[in-house]
Amino acid sequence: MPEGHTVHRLARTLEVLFAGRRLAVSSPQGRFAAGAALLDGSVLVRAEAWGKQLFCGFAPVPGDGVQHWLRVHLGLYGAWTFAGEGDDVVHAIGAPRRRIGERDSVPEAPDGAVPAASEAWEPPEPRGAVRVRLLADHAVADLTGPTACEVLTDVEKAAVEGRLGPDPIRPDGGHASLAAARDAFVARVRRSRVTVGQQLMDQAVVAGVGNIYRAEVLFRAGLDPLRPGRDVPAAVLDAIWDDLVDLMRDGAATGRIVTTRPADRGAGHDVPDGGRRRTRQNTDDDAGAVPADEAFYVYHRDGLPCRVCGTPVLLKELAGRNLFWCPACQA
DNA sequence: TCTAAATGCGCAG
DNA sequence: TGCGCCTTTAGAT
Repeated sequence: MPEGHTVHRLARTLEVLFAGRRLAVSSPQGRFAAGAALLDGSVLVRAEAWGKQLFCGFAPVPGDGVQHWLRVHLGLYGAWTFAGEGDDVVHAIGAPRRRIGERDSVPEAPDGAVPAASEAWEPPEPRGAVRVRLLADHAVADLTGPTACEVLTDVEKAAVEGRLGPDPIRPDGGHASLAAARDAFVARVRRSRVTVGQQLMDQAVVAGVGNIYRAEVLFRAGLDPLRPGRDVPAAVLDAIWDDLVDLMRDGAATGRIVTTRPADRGAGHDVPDGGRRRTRQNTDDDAGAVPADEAFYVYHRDGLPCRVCGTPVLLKELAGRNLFWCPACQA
């Protein structure tokens, strides 16, 4: 379920928690036992994201170069959960999940007894099918349900990156500059007659865009998803890239995807009585967050009136994924 | 208790 | 184009 913004957030969280620390790496579920054995006891040097790919670099000694990369791709429903000393560490990133620490809080000591002086933080038991557990003295990260989880060399990592298009969240888009990244994106889309809707989901065209950003950015551009790439004016694609940079960086900063402009939210646009909320984000409970029902223009809004013109939003399966769009605004 | 769905992708034909 | 895979959860039975 996560798109690129989630993976960038994860990389940052993993760095903050673990960079420079020697980790116990295990596979409680067992399916990653061999890879975990390779990494166990080494130091996490850094974590980085390119699109939806997450790379954690491990060295045998602090300060040394990276010896192994852990590559993780969350796929449709992979997720990391974190727990540790202090509540600020306890949260989940990826597919929205119950927080790992919630059931494992330390019970109140009876009669106001002072906790034992030697009481150290203890990691909670793994919950569910945990493929990888990264454990330090003060915190733990558990990974469930990834579509990819493997140990790579530098060369293998470079090969993976070589297949990816520019990433709007990376400072330079993964190219010489952000401008060069935009040019690469525009040229790539315009050299094919494959529909823009399909190309936006192609990680070789642009890395990190998923089904939500695809639908929403096309709506905001007023562009028909079924238009062949080569027929889209370069200026429109320039604007789409710039919009992705804004939207996805905001998503990485806040942890949720919000694409509606304030004027298009609220009264008259809400899900009608009986309508169920279909999209959840990890930060739905946060105070001040834009309500989930108001965060999107078209994603999961098929059959509902377009927020801008009132025309019912359409749904069509395209290349195995659900495509949502307004046939009037995106003509 | 069962089933469908989910923000993804690689492979076969 | 369609299928399989990875896992959890909400909603139906």
